[in-house]
Amino acid sequence: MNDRVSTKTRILDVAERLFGEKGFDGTSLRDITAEAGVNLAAVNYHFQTKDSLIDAVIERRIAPVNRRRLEMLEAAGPNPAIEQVVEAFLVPVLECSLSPMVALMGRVLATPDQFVYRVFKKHLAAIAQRFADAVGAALPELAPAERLWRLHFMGGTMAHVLSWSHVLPEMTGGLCDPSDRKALTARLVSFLSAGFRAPFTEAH
Amino acid sequence: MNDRVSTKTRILDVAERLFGEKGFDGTSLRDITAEAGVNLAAVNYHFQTKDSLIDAVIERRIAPVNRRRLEMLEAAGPNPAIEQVVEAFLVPVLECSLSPMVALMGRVLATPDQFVYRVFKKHLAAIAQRFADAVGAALPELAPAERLWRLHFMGGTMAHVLSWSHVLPEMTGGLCDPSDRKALTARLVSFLSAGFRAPFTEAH
DNA sequence: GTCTATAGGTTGATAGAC
DNA sequence: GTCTATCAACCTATAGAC
Repeated sequence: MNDRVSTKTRILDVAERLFGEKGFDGTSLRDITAEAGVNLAAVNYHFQTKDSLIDAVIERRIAPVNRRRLEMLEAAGPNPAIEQVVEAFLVPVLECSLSPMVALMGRVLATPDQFVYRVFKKHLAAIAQRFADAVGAALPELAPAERLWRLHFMGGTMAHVLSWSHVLPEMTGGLCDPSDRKALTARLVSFLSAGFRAPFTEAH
Repeated sequence: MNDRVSTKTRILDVAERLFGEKGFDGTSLRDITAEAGVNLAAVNYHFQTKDSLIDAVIERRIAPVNRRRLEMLEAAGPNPAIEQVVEAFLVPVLECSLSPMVALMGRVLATPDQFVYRVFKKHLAAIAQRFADAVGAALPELAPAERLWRLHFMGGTMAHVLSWSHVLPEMTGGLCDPSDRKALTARLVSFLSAGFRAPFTEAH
């Protein structure tokens, strides 16, 4: 067997992929251990519970992505263009090409359930304010609530793109190809930046 | 007991709500029958299998929404503004206020799994081409692939808004209130229409 | 149509040998 | 750290009485 990676890492890798493909409820610990070629009891030994495994799987990927996001935000300086803010949000995820992480991230964003939400919120809190501030710096005329709404819209667009990547070519008769990350990033930045710049006056 | 609604309808109603709240894998038939106050075997009698129940739950809501979408598209005439196309897509779902249907729709759009996708595609196929044509009529300079990408982006934005509605107020410290449907629709139409109008030139 | 009862399989988690 | 064996609970689905 390939013992160059530890049992713990093998579990994390397989769990990441299966959670992304079939969801958290749709993946059993047995699915994971079977594919990882490890014993069922190893999961409980290394991670105690399934919830705690989910937490570990998510944490391993979100933390570096958010670090990279803050780096890009900082590199954009105190007066960023909205395009730079959007890029700082998207690129750290999209640049991971077709790694299983992408499907996992999509799944996390598309699973508004109690537990997943709690894990997600823990990591979101660390960057949400920074992005809200950055949007405010780029578009100072945008009302605070509207900033948050549009950040939420951006998150949704990204989540959907990540989640449906693997079926989009078939859905569109091959017209849309999510594997071309450069083009996809350009499309998203153009669409979302225009959305952020859209006029909005509160209905009265 | 309240026998003004049939067992079959009670199952559909409760299933719709629980599927929306906890997902398809996360909801057992026992969860449904317990809350509906009906016998477990009634599900199999009326719907045969769980998958077939999921199908019925989704179909019941998607069909009228899509009918309404096509009506609005038709009412917009052969030369619609992009705002009218976006509204035709969003309003038939959003106008249902906080009904359980909203969470269900979000869940369907956020569950890219084999079975749910198959059900969803069946209903999507009937309107996707019409919306692609409508976007083409509103923005003829947009390349066909770009049209589909931006429709996909719009679907993601809507899915996310629907899915996270129930936690968004808590996530934003009360700044974002999804229950004000009029304002939410206006926000989405403004954001998305601007996105559709965004310039885009293929990277080379 | 609705019920009870149950089959037959899967789940997450643990105890205890090595 | 890794294994086998097992528990208790849960799952979907069905058979058969009423």
